Amino acid sequence: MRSSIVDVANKAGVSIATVSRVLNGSDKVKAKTREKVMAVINEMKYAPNPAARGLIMKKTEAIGLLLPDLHGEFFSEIIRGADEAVQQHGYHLIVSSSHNDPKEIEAALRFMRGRVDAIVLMSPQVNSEILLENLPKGLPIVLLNCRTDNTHYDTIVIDGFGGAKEMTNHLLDLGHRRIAIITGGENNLESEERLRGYRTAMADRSFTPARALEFAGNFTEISGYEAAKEILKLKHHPTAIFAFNDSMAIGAIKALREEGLRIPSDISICGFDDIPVAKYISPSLTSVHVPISDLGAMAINRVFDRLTMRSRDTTAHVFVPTKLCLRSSCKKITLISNLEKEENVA
Amino acid sequence: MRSSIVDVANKAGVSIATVSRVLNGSDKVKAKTREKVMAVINEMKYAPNPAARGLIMKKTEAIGLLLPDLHGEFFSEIIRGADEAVQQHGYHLIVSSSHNDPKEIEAALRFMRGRVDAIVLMSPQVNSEILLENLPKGLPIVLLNCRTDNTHYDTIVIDGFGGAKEMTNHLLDLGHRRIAIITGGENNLESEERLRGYRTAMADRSFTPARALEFAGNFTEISGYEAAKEILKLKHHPTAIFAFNDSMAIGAIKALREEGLRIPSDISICGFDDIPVAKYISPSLTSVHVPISDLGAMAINRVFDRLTMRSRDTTAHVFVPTKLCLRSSCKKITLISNLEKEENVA
DNA sequence: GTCGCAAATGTAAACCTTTACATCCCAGTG
DNA sequence: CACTGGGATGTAAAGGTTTACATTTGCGAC
Repeated sequence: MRSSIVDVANKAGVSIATVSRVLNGSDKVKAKTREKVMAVINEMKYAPNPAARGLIMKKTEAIGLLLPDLHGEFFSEIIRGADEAVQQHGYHLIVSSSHNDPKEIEAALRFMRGRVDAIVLMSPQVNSEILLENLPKGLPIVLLNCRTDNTHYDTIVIDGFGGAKEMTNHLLDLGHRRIAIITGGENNLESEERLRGYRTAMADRSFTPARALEFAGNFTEISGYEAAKEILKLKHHPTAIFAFNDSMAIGAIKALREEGLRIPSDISICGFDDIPVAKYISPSLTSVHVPISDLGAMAINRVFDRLTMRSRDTTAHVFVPTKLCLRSSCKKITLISNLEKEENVA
Repeated sequence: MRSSIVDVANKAGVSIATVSRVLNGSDKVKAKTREKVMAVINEMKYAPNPAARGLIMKKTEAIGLLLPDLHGEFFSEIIRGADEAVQQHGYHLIVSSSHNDPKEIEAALRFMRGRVDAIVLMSPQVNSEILLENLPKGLPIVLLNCRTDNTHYDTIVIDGFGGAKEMTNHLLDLGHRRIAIITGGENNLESEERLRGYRTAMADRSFTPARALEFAGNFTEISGYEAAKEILKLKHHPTAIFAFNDSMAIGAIKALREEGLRIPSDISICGFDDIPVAKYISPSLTSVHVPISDLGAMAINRVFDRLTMRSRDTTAHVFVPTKLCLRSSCKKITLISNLEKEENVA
């Protein structure tokens, strides 16, 4: 049986109020009394019950982080950034994954209600209406890459559109015209934004992006691998593949290699996110840099801004820019390849 | 102001006890009453306050997971496995990282006390005495890859010794004699076990492992990269490099490539852990397979065994076997190279 | 119509804190 | 000496739930 504040008070010969005051620092307690109480606390190894404290203080010192998935380095980096930020405030993280399942999101949110002081939610797939219904009221909430025009919550969104557009332009600059893409699947905000960026870049240069060159993945290595195998079944291979994240690019590279293609001499490939491993694989992967761990940290810091009332009533909507990160997986191609342009447009 | 059980009771025209009974299923409540109460609950979106519940039930439905670090896919997989297992029981995860710092471990453990029903602790670096002092009493605790002979806690330990020995033997079988290793640093249980395995395998075949071929890393890509650069400064290059985890192997590969070496024709390399990305990089990485996510799941399941009293008083000490996973980053070498054997021994 | 019994429901204590308010004590003042 | 005021400490309520125990209800049997 764990000892309670009453035991400490008895043993120290004071009231529980005094013990509480000693515990919470501040209040005026005579130095001598304080020492006596502290001695007993240390002796008994007493630690206040967080549930009781939470009950009356309505404060848990924990922050909920709900992610769509836990596969791969992307989410791992988000967690790492969030954990570091949270530790600086003496807080802790309750992590959960939703697998993009509304039921699981609801369950996690229900669980977190009352257990956390704020929630950071990343849910690029499930649409906002379902989300908004289940979001606990009265808690600071930061939406990470969520599909919503609701300005009632703080939001942080990666500029997937701009990043993909920039990458596509880069590929076009290198002379590529037949550019296959591997998307993250339908209904996924991140994927859709990147798709929009790709199509816009193509259209801006008067190339009609061919639907036949758009392949669906789901952001996992294996899906990139499989998509690449499909791509290679095309009669005319594309000269470049733009995978909508690095994991899929890595999977695709494996598939390409298995078919005997050399990268980038036979085919160029690039990814998105710039996960840490991207610069280490070979060829090092050209990607769109996203400050992944910063994203986690930003969300947490935003939460603390709220918590400390520094920004009580203003919601912030941060748009995180990306940066093209050129490495060695893409190569400039010759005019001969450019002749394929017409086919693509057709 | 969040609604409480009292509000529900009033609105439904019943007592709080009845509401509580409806909430907790079981007890005998007339079907009609139950429906009425449920209707109000749904209407008000009422959810019980976990602090109050935890206070009286002494149960939090959360499990603490304290890891040494959050960098890289290894820990990410541990979390994923743990999260999946925990979700199956309707529980949730409180994740924290210690950076192998006793102060941080203590802080995290203090935080978790009263907030979790059990703790899974991975701490290959900090020695057990410090740990044991801070471990909350009366809570099921599973030690993951911790250095301890204390049989009072459940433990799960990867067979780093066996895995490294097997890998070393494999390299020897391929004809390698000058085998450089990249360790995970001093004082790290995982690294030490793998080192022991390597040395034992060498000694068993009557090769004296040369200290000059042992390079220190810290399990990160960059440290593998740097270690490999050092290795290449050797007058006689080793014919194989055994990195003590895959991240370092990946870093090392980059360094080797930068120096113009081809893998595996010029030099063989292998890792340890078999993180998901290992099979996708090129050349696909020969590694020692560790069921990483299973490790997380095993720890959690063990915790639940404890929690459900199924194994109240017996501690379990699980030794997780590893499995050699051969891919294309290592190659058989010719007898010519074998002539180097003497040098190595010397 | 009354009684008895079981099922359904209600009451209140307990869990452990924090904190507003009450009390006590003592020094300083008139 | 009586009184004031303020610092130190104590008392008790509140926070939201679960549950042992108490009470009510409903119904069949006599």
